[in-house]
Amino acid sequence: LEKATKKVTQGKPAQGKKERAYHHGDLRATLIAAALSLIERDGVKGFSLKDAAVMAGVSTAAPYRHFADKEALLRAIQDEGFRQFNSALNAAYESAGTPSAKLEELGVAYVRFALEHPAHIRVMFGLRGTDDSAQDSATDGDDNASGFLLLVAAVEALHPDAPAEVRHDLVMASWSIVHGFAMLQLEGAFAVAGDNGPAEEQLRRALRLTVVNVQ
Amino acid sequence: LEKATKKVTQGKPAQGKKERAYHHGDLRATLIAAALSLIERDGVKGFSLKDAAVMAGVSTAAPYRHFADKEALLRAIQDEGFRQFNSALNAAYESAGTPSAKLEELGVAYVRFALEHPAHIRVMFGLRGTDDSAQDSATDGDDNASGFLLLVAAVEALHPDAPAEVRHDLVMASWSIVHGFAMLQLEGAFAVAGDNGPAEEQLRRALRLTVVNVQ
DNA sequence: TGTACATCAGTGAACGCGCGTTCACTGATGTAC
DNA sequence: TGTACATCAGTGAACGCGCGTTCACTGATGTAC
Repeated sequence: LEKATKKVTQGKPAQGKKERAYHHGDLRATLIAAALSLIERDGVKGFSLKDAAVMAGVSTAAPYRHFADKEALLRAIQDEGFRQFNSALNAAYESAGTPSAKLEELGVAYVRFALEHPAHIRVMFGLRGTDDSAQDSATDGDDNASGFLLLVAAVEALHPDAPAEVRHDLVMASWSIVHGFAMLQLEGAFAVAGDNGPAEEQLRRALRLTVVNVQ
Repeated sequence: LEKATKKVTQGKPAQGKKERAYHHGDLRATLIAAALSLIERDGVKGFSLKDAAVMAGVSTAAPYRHFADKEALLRAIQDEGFRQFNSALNAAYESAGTPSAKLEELGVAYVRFALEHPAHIRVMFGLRGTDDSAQDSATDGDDNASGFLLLVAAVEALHPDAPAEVRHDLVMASWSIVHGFAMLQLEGAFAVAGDNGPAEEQLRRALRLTVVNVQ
């Protein structure tokens, strides 16, 4: 009977913890999801691999069948984060018609991703300051820069006749404003400013007021 | 002889570690300094009280004569940070003549503080997401909001006839751009954009291009 | 179609380590007389 | 001015705990015959 139950539930990922088969099915993804929710609560340095294992319903040694060590899990989260992030920025860029709309939608997508994936963002930006600067710059070449290039392209399309330095300044300003907005929103810092409607609408007004309609 | 040496050096804080007296003189400040340099390297969650004690040249139990626990040290750093931060913003606000200069100098002071005191910033903004939301909001009332009020005042002076919502949007945009600029600079994220001169000049141009000369 | 076997994803117990914190102590300081 | 004593900032050793990681193992899966 016990074996029958196990066989029935075999192969179905993301099932209830009690009916889980001996072979989990998709422990790798489940561990990443658990880690993300723990990082959201405790931060990148504050979460523990053991807690992630417990949350996934497996023993504390199980993660080592899928990740060489804790760092490897974090790198997997970072990679997944950049992939999703760049895909979101790409979609935003493509979806918009005019250059100014492209710039605005890029900004909105940037902030939306950060607010919807706070743990991913923390890992993506938090891993930079530490250890592997070699591996980081390697990833930069592929993944990380591509969002930046879309921003450069949008600004270039919006101000084709502006001097290169001005365009560069506008790129920096745009990146800064969306990054700052996202971080302050995540930290709850804007509470001091009182509630002024949905975050996305505030952001759109701020972007139009500054970088989108500049000059 | 040994005792004589100790008596000679007694009472002089911040002296060489070898000649330190039995009573340190200013262990509290020394511990804070040590903690700051460790936090700069390892992050708020990554630094250890024991390492700070060793770096200060005392036993691992010594810090408990000055701080109830690790949290208390972090709160002291946070308080010191907000005091210095607000004083820098105040000086910037007072030093500038015109409203637009006030806005620009506020932004420059914000970023300069962040770049010069990265560990303070990490503690000031990193402690928000965690535990004591009560104590945080208490501090918000006194310290934290005062910098924000200067920003509100500068924007109000710059656009006295603008609708309140537009002013609010400009406040959010200004705060976001300086915060984002500071964070991205600290993370080294701007490396992907190539070197474009001193950070402060870049920031000034970005500010003038967007929030200072808006409309 | 059924069975032996290699493979592989799990288990559970243990390790070593670093960290926050405590405790009984001791040396130095300042003060009352 | 010199001395006894309370106070207080340090010491050094130890505690308990949680964490990353390892290891010998075992149950499940899929495949060759």
